[in-house]
Amino acid sequence: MPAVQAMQPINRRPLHEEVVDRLRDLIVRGDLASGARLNERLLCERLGISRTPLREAIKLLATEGLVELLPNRGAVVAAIDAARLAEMLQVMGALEALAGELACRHASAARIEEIRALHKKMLAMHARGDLAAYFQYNQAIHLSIVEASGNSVLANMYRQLNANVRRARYMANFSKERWDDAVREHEEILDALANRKVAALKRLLQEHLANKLAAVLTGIEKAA
Amino acid sequence: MPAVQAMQPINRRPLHEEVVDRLRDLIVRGDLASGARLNERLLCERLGISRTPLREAIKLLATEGLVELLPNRGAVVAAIDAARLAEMLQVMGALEALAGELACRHASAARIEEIRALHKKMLAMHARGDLAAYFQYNQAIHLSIVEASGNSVLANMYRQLNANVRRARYMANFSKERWDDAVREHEEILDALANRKVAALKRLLQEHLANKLAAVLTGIEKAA
DNA sequence: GCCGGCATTTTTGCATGCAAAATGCAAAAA
DNA sequence: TTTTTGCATTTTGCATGCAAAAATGCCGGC
Repeated sequence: MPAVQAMQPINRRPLHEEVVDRLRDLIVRGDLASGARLNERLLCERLGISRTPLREAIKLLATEGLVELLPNRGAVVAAIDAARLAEMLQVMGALEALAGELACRHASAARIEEIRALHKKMLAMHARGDLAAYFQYNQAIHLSIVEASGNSVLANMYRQLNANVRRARYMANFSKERWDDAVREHEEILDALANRKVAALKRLLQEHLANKLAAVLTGIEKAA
Repeated sequence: MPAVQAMQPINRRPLHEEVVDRLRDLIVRGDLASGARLNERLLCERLGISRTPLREAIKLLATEGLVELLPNRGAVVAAIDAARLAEMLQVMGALEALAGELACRHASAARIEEIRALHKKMLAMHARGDLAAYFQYNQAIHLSIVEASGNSVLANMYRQLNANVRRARYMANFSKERWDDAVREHEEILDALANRKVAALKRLLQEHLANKLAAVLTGIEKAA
């Protein structure tokens, strides 16, 4: 009997889940642009599946806010208007603040060290001017903090909002000054977390997001 | 041409949406108990629809956390364990606090009057000892505050969590003392809102939810 | 009498079919 | 020329069909 392979049961994920992830990625990365129609036949061909799982996936993404359902007229990739983006970031702020508080209280030292490691790598990317890699680590840090909260409901909601906001980020490549500021803010955030300063961490996370909002909004206005 | 009627276009809701609402209601009200299997054939017959819209609806409710999908083995009504409930209420606390803050800042005086009217009706139900009606108005008040925030993303997330939490409430009928306390808390909440005391309102809303959590948890433990 | 394996039945997952709604287009009317 | 209207095509919404997986029950063996 082959050793390792046979031991972990083959759990084929349901097709519709696969499709959801695939579509979400296409949308978040901008391959499917805002406003683009989701033609069922076309996507079926592209993904090599039938309409049933695709339709299930589309409806799911609609609840996440990534696509908009037009009764009897299919679905389009949801537009990111500035107002909605502001609303989302506001909510993310509240969620991150809560996550920070919980993480401060409950996260293990090891966990915080992991986050610090991510932070260091992020700094390296900043120094090197590698924006894409920087974003990766940036994302990872924020997600880690949220996960360190130990509240899975919170983590799920955050991830959902994050997917929406990331789309905007791809459009809004912000300025060097904002980048430097963001790095400084991260420095302070990590510091507050490591020293378990709850109130400071909450404030810093909220400010960080508020600043991001401002940056992304100006970016979007330029694009529009 | 008939005057008013013809002007507003008939927009038939898609069947799957109807089914989602219907199922959610069945679950929230407890007609479909925790852990109950959702047999497709049975539900199709009961609702008089085919499997496709039903399946779409079930997948949607899964993202809301009301049902759990077991690959190749269908779906069951998600169990409400105390830990998860605590997580949800924690998140609701953060969301309500944000909602309160925004409502304080932006809600019109008329809006606040509406909430006060609901509050008065709620008091009447409390005085009369009509728990069911009291809950109705209680819900309406919290939802109104959330909507008065003007942040629709926030409102949607709150509604989703609320549906989950309400299920627990149906099981956990709490004590008279807790009821009286809750009413007092509401009195203070309304006062803070009416006088635009942001910090106080945030604190009150969070405390109110924390107290609710405690009450519901003891209720659940009794039931289990 | 109880457990395990095999066959049957049920149920799910996905594909496809069909009718209704929407869209596009072209011809007719203004 | 512009607008309108009818027709053909496309696309969606829902129903149903089919195969694979899981559940159920039956029977023989221990």
